[in-house]
Amino acid sequence: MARPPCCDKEGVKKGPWTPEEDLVLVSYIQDHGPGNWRAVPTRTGLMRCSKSCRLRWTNYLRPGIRRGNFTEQEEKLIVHLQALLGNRWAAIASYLPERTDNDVKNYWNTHLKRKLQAGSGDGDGDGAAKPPAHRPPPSNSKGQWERRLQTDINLARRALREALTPLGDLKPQPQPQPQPQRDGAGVGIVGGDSPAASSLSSQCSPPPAPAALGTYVLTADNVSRMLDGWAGLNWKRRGGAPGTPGGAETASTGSSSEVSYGGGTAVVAPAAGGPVFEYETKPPAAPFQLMMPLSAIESWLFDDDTHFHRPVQSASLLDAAPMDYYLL
DNA sequence: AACCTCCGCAACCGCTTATTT
DNA sequence: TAAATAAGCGGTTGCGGAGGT
Repeated sequence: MARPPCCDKEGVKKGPWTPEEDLVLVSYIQDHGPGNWRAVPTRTGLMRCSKSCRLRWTNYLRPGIRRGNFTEQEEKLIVHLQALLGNRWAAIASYLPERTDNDVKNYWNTHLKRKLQAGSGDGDGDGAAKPPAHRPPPSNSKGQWERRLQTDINLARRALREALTPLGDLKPQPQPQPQPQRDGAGVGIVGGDSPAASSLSSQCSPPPAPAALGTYVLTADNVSRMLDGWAGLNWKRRGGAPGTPGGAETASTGSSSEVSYGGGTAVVAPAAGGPVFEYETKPPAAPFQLMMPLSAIESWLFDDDTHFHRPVQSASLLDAAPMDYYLL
């Protein structure tokens, strides 16, 4: 089938986003929620293609994103998941709350891969650099490969469990009650590679304050604060040139997220009144230590076979492995 | 201080998959 | 059922900062 260009090549702006563009996009998403990206450029007047808008939102503007400073546990998790899943960054990122696939991918390419290569002569310290046993051949569609993985989930779980076992004295622990909220209005923005992953990631996060759970409100007040930040003129691109946000660092306080732009801060917070939408499956983060994700995964791993064969109806952690549906 | 090289990351590109008509 | 379209994903690139000489 003929595929039209995703967007007009003429008149489409490229390159770094400006604060103004960010504001326009955030404001639009505040009103309409993420999705229908095709309509975003026309409705907002942004001279960007829909893809660019989506990417900007998912990788940068979306609340709940944490940037930089990967913890050791995150590193290990990425390494092991990469060994298990291959370069399926969206799937891997879905196990890391607050991390985008782009972030994970970049971190892998710039840090972890090199570290692994340095760590062992063959460039394969713990096997992560090898093509994973379950990695689909390029010609396979993702669906096909998912099914393969599903049929082989026992092996996969065992591999992951073994991979994670050396992580230390972490022990399986009871999981918080599952959160029914799963997709929200902003469905499938990030890491939607499998419902499993999304669900697990939500399970992995500390339970936020109920009012904040998956809720994102950008009030007019907040927008003005954001503008204040942008107007500061001292903003840098990761401490550098003006013109682009220095990184919309998000830090959650449990009931709100702060999106920092240089010197300014826009608070993305639940608020009474005003549009509200659930932005996606990854809830805002609590002060981040990545304790829950590992615990959840471990719990899932150690819980192991007891849940096979069981019809999965709830949003429990087991939903994280819809493969269970297919297990014999 | 100037230049060069390396590194990190945001964004783009092209392909695949999912959904709609 | 097929075509058209939208969305998602992963690989790659280019820019700007940091550090070294």
